[in-house]
Amino acid sequence: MAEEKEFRYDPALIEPKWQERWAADPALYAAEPAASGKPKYYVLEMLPYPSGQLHMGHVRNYSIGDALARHMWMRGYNVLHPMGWDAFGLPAENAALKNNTPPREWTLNNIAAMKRQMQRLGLGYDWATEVTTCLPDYYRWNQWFFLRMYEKGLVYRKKSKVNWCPDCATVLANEQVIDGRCWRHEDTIVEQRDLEQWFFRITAYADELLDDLDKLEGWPEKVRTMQRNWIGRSEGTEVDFFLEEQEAVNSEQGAGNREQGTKGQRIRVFTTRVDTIFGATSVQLAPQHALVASFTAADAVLKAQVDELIEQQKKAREAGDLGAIEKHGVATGRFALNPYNGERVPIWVANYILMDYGTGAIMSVPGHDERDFEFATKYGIEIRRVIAPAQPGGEDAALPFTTEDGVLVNSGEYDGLTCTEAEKRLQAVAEREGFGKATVTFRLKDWGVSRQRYWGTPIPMIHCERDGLVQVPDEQLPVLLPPQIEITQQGGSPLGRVAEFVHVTCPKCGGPARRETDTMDTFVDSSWYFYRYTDAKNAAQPFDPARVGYWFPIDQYIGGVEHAILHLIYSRFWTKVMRDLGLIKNDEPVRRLFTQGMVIKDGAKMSKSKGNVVSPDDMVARYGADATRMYALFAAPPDRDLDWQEDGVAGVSRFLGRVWRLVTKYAPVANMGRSGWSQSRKEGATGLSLKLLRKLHQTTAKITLEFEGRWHFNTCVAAIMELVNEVQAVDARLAAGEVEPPVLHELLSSLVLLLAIFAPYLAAELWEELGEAGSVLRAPWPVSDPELAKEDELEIPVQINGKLVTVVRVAAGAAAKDIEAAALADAKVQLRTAGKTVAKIIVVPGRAANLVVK
RNA sequence: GCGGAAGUGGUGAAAUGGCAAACACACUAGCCUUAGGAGCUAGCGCCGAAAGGCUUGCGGGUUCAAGUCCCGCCUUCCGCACCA
Repeated sequence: MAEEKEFRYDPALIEPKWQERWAADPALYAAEPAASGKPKYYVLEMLPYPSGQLHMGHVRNYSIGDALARHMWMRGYNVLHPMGWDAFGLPAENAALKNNTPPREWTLNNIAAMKRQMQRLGLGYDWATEVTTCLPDYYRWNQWFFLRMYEKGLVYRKKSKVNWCPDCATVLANEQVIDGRCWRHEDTIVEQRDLEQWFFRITAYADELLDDLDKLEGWPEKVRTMQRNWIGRSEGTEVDFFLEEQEAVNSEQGAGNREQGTKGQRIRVFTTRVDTIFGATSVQLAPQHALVASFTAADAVLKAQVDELIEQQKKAREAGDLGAIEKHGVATGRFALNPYNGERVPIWVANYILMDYGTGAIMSVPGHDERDFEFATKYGIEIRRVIAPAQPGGEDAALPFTTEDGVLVNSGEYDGLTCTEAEKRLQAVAEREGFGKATVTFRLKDWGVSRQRYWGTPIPMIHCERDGLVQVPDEQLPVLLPPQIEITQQGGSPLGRVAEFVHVTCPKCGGPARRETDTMDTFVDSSWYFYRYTDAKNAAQPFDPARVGYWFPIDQYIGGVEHAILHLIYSRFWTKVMRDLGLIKNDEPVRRLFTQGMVIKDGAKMSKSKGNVVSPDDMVARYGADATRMYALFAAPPDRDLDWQEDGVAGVSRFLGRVWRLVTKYAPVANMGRSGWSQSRKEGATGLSLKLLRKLHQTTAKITLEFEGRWHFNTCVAAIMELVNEVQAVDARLAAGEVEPPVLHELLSSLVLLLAIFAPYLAAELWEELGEAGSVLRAPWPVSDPELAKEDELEIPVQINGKLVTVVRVAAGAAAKDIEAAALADAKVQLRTAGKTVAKIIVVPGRAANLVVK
């Protein structure tokens, strides 16, 4: 019975139909030029890595962004809502090894598959601006930026200890090492290797990256805090302790000795508390400190002890709890001289000193530092008080006394100064005498971008025996990845094995030269992709500055908090570099950032190993895209974790079915009232009509408000459900014609408009059912009329001594005294106040009344 | 250890100092039959026959009024963690 079957909501019929129509109309989601005169709105979701399959985290991320984009379109904004592919990276090479498929082919196939999934979900992207980072028309600009940065001294090459992941067979940035393990291989311990590497000088922007965090008021405080911690700015002083001369040891290797002093070797330490220097009772070196090597060269026993300390650090690093390492140390038998008073203090090597922070050496002040105190107590090193609390009688304050609110004691001529005054004076002396200076240390390190991989952007440099490092000339860009390459597991750069890639003519001298064979970290790609969206086809420059000037900064960026430091700090850096290159005007790329919660199932993050992965394709096949997306928004507020329960998706699907039946049932009647309803609606509407219109306008107001502030879209969906429930509850009266066609029309068409941002397919179908010609997507967002939304009677809770007793009905605008009278007249109130004194009555008009009774 | 977020029915959650549990899920009972992953009606925090009482992790406080604000504690999750 085909006719009957029609009366069932069937997303499998509706959705593909509209998907086809939308695909045939690219202008639907296209951003307009600046000249459109509309206010602009740039909404962006983080681009995915094309693994081949969308997961529920993506579905949630894109459902949030799509609802926002649709809302802004309907509000009359010129919206840029793009999508692209973070398409370089190691998995493509692994897949090549496994399936013998070239990385390019594998990646492009995955992109096609995921794009189909996105289109099936009905996500409204402007595909004309699509960016695919592994294609030459994109990565040539990575190379172009690399060269501009090289010219500005922001790119350099140095041999350094690098993080090496044996599984990736490549180098990792510090940011990609988590608790001593690879960020992609949880079980793989990262090794340290010595390699020539390319670096971006992100530290040149450390101060600005830190300071500008204060401007990012639209960012979660959590993310800003994480970035602050990561940058780790610390003000202090570098001071040289003089190494006591000792004939027995040759002193030619003075690597700890940055400024060759006239009096022999020095040990430079970094401290934030130079005011405590008269309490320094030892100098502690990191086991890897260059000076240590010179001590152990002629002392096998000491060397063994130091190796043991290195081993302890390595183990702690692998265990991921460097902070919990038990402190061990060994005295070297050597001594250093305090530059301020010539005091002779022992030099130790300790496992709690890190070579990669500060200078790899400290002055140990056990009286005023917890860690030094613990160490000194264990090894019997002198603990001396040099700071007393500012208050009189403070000599009794227990050591270690670590606060800076104090005055110096036992510090010679500096006695009596406050810590702050002393620091300034001591720094001035150090600078004058040339044994130290005020300095700022960062935890942030320069960004190592070299990768010994194939599937990445080739670094556009040439090594010439005669001319040294030579830039690839701009007109030779892009340096293309050779298409045919054998991927193997052997170490070293795969590009190095492609002779026709490596052998090149030097652009300067024309002689034979070698191409650089490293490729760039894929975080380079994602550092500026969102600029390219504004001008994705530009073949002459990375983008037209005028377009960027119009669209930037991004109004709303949406993604997972896992990118809080990596991607989001690199992007900020790149923006500042582009600004200093004169390409853009904005200091920051993103005005507002939203970090969504994770999608979990059965209390755990979805993962193959736990077997709790829910496939978006399955959900769409069973319940449709609308129900899947709407559930992703309904089950929890967007910032919280979302527990995926399939029964909940089914529930949303049933709800959409109710909407479908309701609208299709009454559309013919509603359509009769399409025109005659604009002025004096309130006067025209009475009884049931007024009641339903009121609920409609309240719902519209509520949803509009959520988009403007709190973003609790789950309550928006709930509000639409309430509205539908209320209409459905009076189905019999509607059928009896109790509601005038113009009211019915406003009711149903507004319902469809509200639904359009969450369930676009169904909304499009029902919009057509209601006889509307244009796209529901471009229809104006309904406006809530405050007069219509207003209740004319209110229920006021009445409390006695703070306990709810009853509820009284009063007119909406009732004055305090009328509410008071109504409350006192209430039977339950009279019963409870009989024989007692009403001492006080508090009335908050429109809200509550409370009687204080004794 | 430091910093942040959270803790409410059987479950997901709602309540922006003013009726705790909206909206859903699950469940129970009934109806319907086009037997569907459908629809409709009613019930559903706890104790109680009812009247009524109790209830937002625990303990204090502010307030006429606290899930919401303040103080202390507990638990869970996240970030940082010998950073000198």
